[in-house]
Amino acid sequence: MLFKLAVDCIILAYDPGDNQLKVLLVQRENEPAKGQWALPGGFVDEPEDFAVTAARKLRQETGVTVPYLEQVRAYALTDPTVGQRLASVSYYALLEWAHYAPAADRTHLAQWFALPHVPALPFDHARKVQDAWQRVQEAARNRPVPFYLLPPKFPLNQLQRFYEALYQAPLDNRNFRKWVKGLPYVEALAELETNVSHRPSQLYQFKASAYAAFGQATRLTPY
Amino acid sequence: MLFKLAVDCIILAYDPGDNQLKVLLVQRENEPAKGQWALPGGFVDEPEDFAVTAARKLRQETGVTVPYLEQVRAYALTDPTVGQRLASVSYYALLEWAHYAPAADRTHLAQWFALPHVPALPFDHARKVQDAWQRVQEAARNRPVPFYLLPPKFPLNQLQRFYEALYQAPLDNRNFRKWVKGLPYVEALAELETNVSHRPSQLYQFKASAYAAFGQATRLTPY
DNA sequence: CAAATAAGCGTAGTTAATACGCAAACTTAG
DNA sequence: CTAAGTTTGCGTATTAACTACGCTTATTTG
Repeated sequence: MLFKLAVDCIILAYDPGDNQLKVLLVQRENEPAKGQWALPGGFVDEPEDFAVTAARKLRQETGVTVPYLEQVRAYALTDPTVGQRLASVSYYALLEWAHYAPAADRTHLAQWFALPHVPALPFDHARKVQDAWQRVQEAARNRPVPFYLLPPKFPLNQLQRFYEALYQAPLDNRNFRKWVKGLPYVEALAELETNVSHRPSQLYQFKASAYAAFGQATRLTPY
Repeated sequence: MLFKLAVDCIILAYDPGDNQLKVLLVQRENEPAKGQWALPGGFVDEPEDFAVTAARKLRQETGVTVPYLEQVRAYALTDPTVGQRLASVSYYALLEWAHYAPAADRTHLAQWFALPHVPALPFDHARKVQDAWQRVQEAARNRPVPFYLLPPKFPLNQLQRFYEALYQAPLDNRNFRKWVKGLPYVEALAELETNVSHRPSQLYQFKASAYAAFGQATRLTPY
């Protein structure tokens, strides 16, 4: 029994503009579900690892160049309109907001949607978004997920807002910054925010080397 | 591009005899790697969900009837001896030791191997075992994994040994039992162990209803 | 009956986590 | 140029979680 294999990408980015975690959806160009918002992806048509295929589809459809990509899981597609046996493997991608540059020559639309508010999606894409989101939440407990989603320099408040968006729960700013200050891999810079309508914040950055050294020993998730 | 799809099962059980977490391997009946120990599994040949296929293969090859089954992930098989495009989806199964009854009519051998000491495995099976084990370790932080692996009645020491085997780390018996006593879903029975060469332990059991009520609120992993 | 083994109860100390109060710095509105 | 609004940023006090041990008790085996 033979299968057509598809990859689906759940592309996530954190918008520092409105402090929301967002997922990138594209408007489908072909039937089924033509014209609807759906996850970017496509059939595996080259003899390569799924992750490679996912990265390529992603680049073609959205102009995003291979960021942090990790598999979520495989799904047996149970779409009744498809006669052929079909399976799909989904990947989540973590992308820095500023790095997104829509492909110029591409004909279909792509649009960001803030995370709890995705539109109705065809097939099992809604479930895939949920699964991916949950997987990222779990990953953030073992890996420095914000490294991939925040800009190189950021104020502490931005990091806090990111965690609040990821876990959909408010954090106490004082306890939060106490926690961050204890992290060896978050480094304060001698630089301030500008053009903000309040007291400007000091900027911080991630230090990958410090993370490699003792990051694993510290808690990766805030209070 | 079409794929043959295989499922692989990582069947795990906890042997109360020697307090070890073990994985069930079968001796391959067909080429490639005929005669070698490998994960049970096979090609998906029915239009059904992979989990269903996995449960069926598992029953046929090892006599194990569908226990707790969960997907680990999908792999693009990069075996050079296979001309055709091949992918596989692996599942881990949690099985109570006493429930394993080898299928009588089956021709190939199955054997348990204690977890860090699996033999050399063909294809990418060694990696699959590792991935599955890690996934179970993570799952145990969110789900009552020991429910599925321990006998209905057990002494506390057995639960402790299980966790030690799962995480490959020793636990302090006094702190461990303090922790367990705080769990609402582990219930003491008015019953003692017999025929042990030391002071007999009180027996305990899991209470699924109590777990459903407040299990999620408590820490699921010992100290 | 002594030795071995694990059960089982305890206490003390340390660190992690929670819950707040409040002053300081900057922008904008009037 | 002052007041209001907003966020930064440093603090303290309390509680709960975690760690590290000491020691007694019950049973089987030699």
